[in-house]
Amino acid sequence: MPAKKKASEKLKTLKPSGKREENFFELVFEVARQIPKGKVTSYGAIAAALGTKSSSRMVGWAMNGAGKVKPKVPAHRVVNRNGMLTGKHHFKPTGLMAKLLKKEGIKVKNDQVQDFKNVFWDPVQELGF
DNA sequence: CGCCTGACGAAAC
DNA sequence: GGTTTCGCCAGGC
Repeated sequence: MPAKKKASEKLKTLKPSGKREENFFELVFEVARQIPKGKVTSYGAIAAALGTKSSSRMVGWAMNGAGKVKPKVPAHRVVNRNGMLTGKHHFKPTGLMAKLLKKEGIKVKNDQVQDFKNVFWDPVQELGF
């Protein structure tokens, strides 16, 4: 309970900041870091949590900086609404994404998350939005 | 300053 | 139900 509350508070604090894109980026990273091990979420879900569900593309765009920021963002736990590992091509060794997910207990087959619904982690729900 | 692209998503066809 | 188009917005050229 404290963890999720802390996360939501942090996000709310970041939201009304003066900046925009930079803030948005941080929000995306922050939410992504809240993803528990063995779970995945979608770009659209994150976007919805930030109130910019229509700009789901921007979430993926923001993820462009994942791994370049500190601490690193588990971008491998973020997939599209279809449960497909659309961002795997952006990882250094292509396929690392699936490897990491499998390692965390997530079944991945043909660049697609199996039992996606079961491992899906909704930030809106978990963070109390 | 305008056009194209892009780690998405939902609607249209 | 698979494929295509549109919307969304930021960044690169």
